Amino acid sequence: MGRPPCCDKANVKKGPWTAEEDAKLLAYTSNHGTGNWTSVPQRAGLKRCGKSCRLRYTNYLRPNLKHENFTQEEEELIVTLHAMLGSRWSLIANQLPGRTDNDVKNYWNTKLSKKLRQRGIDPITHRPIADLMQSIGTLSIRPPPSAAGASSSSYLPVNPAAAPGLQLLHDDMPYHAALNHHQQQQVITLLDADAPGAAASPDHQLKWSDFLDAAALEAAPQVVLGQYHEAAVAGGGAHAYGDTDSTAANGVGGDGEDSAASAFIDAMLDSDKEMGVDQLIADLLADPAYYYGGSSSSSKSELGWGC
DNA sequence: AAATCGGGCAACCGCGCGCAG
DNA sequence: CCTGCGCGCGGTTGCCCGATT
Repeated sequence: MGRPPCCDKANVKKGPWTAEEDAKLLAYTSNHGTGNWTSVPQRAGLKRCGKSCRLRYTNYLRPNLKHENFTQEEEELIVTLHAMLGSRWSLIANQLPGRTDNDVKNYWNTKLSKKLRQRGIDPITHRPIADLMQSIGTLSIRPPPSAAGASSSSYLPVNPAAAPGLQLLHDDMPYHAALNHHQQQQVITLLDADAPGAAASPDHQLKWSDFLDAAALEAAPQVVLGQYHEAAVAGGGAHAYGDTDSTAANGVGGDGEDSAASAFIDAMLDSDKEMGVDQLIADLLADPAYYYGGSSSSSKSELGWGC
């Protein structure tokens, strides 16, 4: 037995919303707020599932939503965060004021992933496809499990230097997996818009080393460092993402988003300066092999992010 | 001009998590 | 501790519309 349906599907309307339904939902939410979505359809006079109402509101009717095209800065931030977090769309969307997780997800699936592929970057691992193909080639020379007489975990050599071919397998982990669970949780905590000010707290000073350990740096340092840097400096830095009117009505998608985003990136920039990482990033950006991990002469400026 | 194709986006579905009783 | 419920998330679907043949 699965979970019971959240509403009587026989008496629930589905499909596109009409202007009249939008008006009813908007009128209700502006008067009563958005608590208890299951009761909203009845109270608002809508023959819709509560879930459908919530989705319609959060993705379309919510105040301060942006409906224009994504900017280059937004694109770069999405790519950067996706490299760190994978498909955690809600977390990524929290760093883009006025954007919803659905927006970001759709934009990634329809535009950004294709754009990355066109540039020779695998959108899942954020690594050059050429490198991945080369790694696949090494699979054929991998010794059978029985040869090592051990479990699957023993595929990874104890001493990578002793078996460089196998080290490639290790490097083929999806890039966001290169951040271990603890590191991802740290990033997630700092990105969490429900905890405004957390990133700015002295107890939560972020350092690159907190989530970019030696293994991660070895795996694909230029991708995240370089993209983050460009996203942060573009348009005058982090404030480029925090300049929208944050007086959201009803407390939904509230003021914490902008401040959390700005505080997060500001904390990173401050830490960069402390550690001299900004100089490292500048060096990386100056390197023509940047982003392609040295396997190509293309520079970031040639990636053609602009449409 | 009509038919077909493909991209983009809104909406739906199912699952996991957190919380209250 | 267990159970039920509501919410939020990520994946997927299906429709609409413009481009192409």
